[in-house]
Amino acid sequence: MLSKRHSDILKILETEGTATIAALADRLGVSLETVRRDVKPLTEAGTLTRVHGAVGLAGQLGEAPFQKRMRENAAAKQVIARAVAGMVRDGDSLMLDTGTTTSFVARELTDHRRLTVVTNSTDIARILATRNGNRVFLAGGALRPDSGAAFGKSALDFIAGFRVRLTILSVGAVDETGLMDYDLEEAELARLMLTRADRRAVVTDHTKFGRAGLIRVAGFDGIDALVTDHPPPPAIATALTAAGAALTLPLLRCENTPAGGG
Amino acid sequence: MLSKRHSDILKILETEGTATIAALADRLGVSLETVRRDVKPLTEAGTLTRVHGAVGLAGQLGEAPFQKRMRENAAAKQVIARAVAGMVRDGDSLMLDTGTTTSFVARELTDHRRLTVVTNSTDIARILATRNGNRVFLAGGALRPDSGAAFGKSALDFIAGFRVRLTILSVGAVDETGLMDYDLEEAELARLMLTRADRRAVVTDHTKFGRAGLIRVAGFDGIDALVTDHPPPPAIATALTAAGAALTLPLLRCENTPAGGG
DNA sequence: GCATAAAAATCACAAAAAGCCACATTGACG
DNA sequence: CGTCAATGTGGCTTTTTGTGATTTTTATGC
Repeated sequence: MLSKRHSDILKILETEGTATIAALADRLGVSLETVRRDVKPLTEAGTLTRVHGAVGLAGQLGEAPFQKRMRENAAAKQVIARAVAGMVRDGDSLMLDTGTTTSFVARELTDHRRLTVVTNSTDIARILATRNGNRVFLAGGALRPDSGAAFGKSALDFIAGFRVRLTILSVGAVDETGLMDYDLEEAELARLMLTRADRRAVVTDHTKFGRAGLIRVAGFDGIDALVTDHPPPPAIATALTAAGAALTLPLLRCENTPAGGG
Repeated sequence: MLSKRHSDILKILETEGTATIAALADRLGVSLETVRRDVKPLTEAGTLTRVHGAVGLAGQLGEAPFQKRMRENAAAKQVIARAVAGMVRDGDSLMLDTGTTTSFVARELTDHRRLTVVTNSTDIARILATRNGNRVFLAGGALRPDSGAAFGKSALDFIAGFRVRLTILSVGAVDETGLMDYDLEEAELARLMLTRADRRAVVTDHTKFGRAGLIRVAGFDGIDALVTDHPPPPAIATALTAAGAALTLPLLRCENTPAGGG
């Protein structure tokens, strides 16, 4: 029989990759034995793999540099992602570019319904495509080995065919002149996505402030919101205000995070 | 008959996703039994999914249909997948279509290196894209909610631009006249993939034998190998032999299955 | 290499929760 | 007043969960 916890466990593992039995028991508020019992049929069916003390999604144990980057500063990214998810309504149309933070955003959007999502990230597409009546449009092509996303002309052409209410971008660096990136194709795609939406939000953790980006993506004009975890340096804050962009600083509160990750 | 409480329950679940019977009873100010009675016709109609202790909207609770199909007959599919993986060498070029069995194949290919993979399945792409120096070409477009794969003209055009050594197909049904499918677009894509490879392998578990498929994909001519878990009915075996296709039956007991005539 | 301790998994059994059925009560309506 | 549908209640069954004893696995010391 399938219990509600089964889907809860799958959902947790989808975002975390792996978890110990003890951690799952703690998070779900049940005993170790109960988690073991829940996990058993899922491992037998091959959905989950088990190692002594922990479980993980079958196809995902020991993976990719991208997954590794997902773990860096994960708590901050998740808080940022949750804040952005709060800007999205059921039935909304979105564009998301490739990035660890936008992947977190996708994970925070798993409870939304009837979303229309346009992206070039297979990670984001995979998370949202089979859920809650969402429609997902994925730009195909040659996938980058690091991120599993498609770039290049065909991706640009594909994205150009859509118009959405909200574009959510991650960036490689932010200085007082605007948004910067390290990769030409990523920057081109980001620029395009900015033109294809009514509203534009940028997600970035504080480590990106003041970095020296290589390629300019855009200024702050036309950016509606910058969502981040720590207040930016004064120069950037001033530039944001001057451009009329809202600065969203979600509070890192521990009591109200059901996921518990911090 | 639809009572007011029915719509109330639906409304609550629309925002909450899932709820326990007790919570609903409490919120609606009626007894547990009444809620159970209300919920019953809705689950029977398929609007709601019910598990011990809770109800949820049909899509919200439980696993995605694709995941569910991945669990059905998983052991057999994995054995089949391992056998097919044995037909693939490092550096090979492959096409894989969307299907639970081909997704298993992708998982069995995670130790191969420098593969060139062309597919329309985001699941397969995700597994192989960020690994071992593989190159993955993914057909984009609107993703099917059930499988997370792209179909349609743009996918066909994309696939048509490649030529590989080996195409690995899953099919919906096999009868003595050849390979069948239930979906027109899937069948069209499969047909195309068959023309874009030097060699062609078909993976299928024994439950597909003798099923009544809707759309014809291809005959056995030109199929180099059919990999399955149980011997097919005589009529199909005869047709295979007549067409010169090899039949690969990996042994379920063996840990290390031989590549078998591939 | 083997013994030992610690962590984790498994098993069996009792308690709790949830579900189900039959029957009584209520209230609307002709 | 009788009928009928809807709801609540109590008894009973089924499922699920937690606990503690026991076994297995993993790590560690000699």
